[in-house]
Amino acid sequence: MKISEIAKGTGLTKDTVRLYERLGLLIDISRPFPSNNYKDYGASNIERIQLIKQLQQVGFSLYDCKMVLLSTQDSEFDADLQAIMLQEKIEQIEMKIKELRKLKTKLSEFITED
Amino acid sequence: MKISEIAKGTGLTKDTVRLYERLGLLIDISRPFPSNNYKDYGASNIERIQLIKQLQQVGFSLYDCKMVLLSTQDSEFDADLQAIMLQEKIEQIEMKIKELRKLKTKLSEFITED
DNA sequence: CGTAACCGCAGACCTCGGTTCACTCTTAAA
DNA sequence: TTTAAGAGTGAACCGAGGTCTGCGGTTACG
Repeated sequence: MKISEIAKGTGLTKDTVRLYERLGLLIDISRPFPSNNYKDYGASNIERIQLIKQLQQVGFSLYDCKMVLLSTQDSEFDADLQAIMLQEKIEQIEMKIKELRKLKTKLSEFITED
Repeated sequence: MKISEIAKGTGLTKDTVRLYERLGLLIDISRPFPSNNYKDYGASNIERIQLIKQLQQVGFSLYDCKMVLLSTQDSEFDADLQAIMLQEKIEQIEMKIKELRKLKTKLSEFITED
């Protein structure tokens, strides 16, 4: 896929796709044409970016995203280490859910108090 | 309370407390001593900062925090408007909870898949 | 053809949230 | 009394995440 297709398929700008590429968040990028220097972005990057957006939405950094991606799609670490890293993120997610529930209760009280 | 007491009571640095003050996130700050220019920070700011920290943790900006604070402790707007703003934030919180649940499922699948 | 739209790349720029610095003044403790 | 610790202020600085600009090359369409 061309960069513009990735951008279109994710809602990011092309610049942000390139930024994510530089930060090592994307995979499967090749330069298949000898006639030019256009890159080919594997379609799997769309799912990766969607995961990144989900994680960002709830307060995770791009570094966090990178770790999660390494623990899911990629296999640079052994399965045990990946499972540990994932478990850690899952616990962080559970804590955030708890925080959000507390916040919801807190804010709701301010409404009904009126 | 002195700024150092606010800092101690919240875990922020004094500089960050001053930043929040400049950004209009704090209230009830007076300068009660004619002999110096020390400020007195009302104790309610500790709860405000705790709310800010909770909101930040799950991806809300300081601007979001300010809006929430205006809708809870402060009364610069009328109750109806405050309720609307709060309701909006509550809906955002609910969406984040949903996102987090989806994320948790997604990550859990990667663990059990191995 | 031409020319508009696309690509890659480098570097400048921007906002946000926060920290550090330099300076002056005040308080507190030795 | 001297001196360290704490306070206020303004400005510079910082990293994260992203955007914009300018350049040279490529492709695609009228």
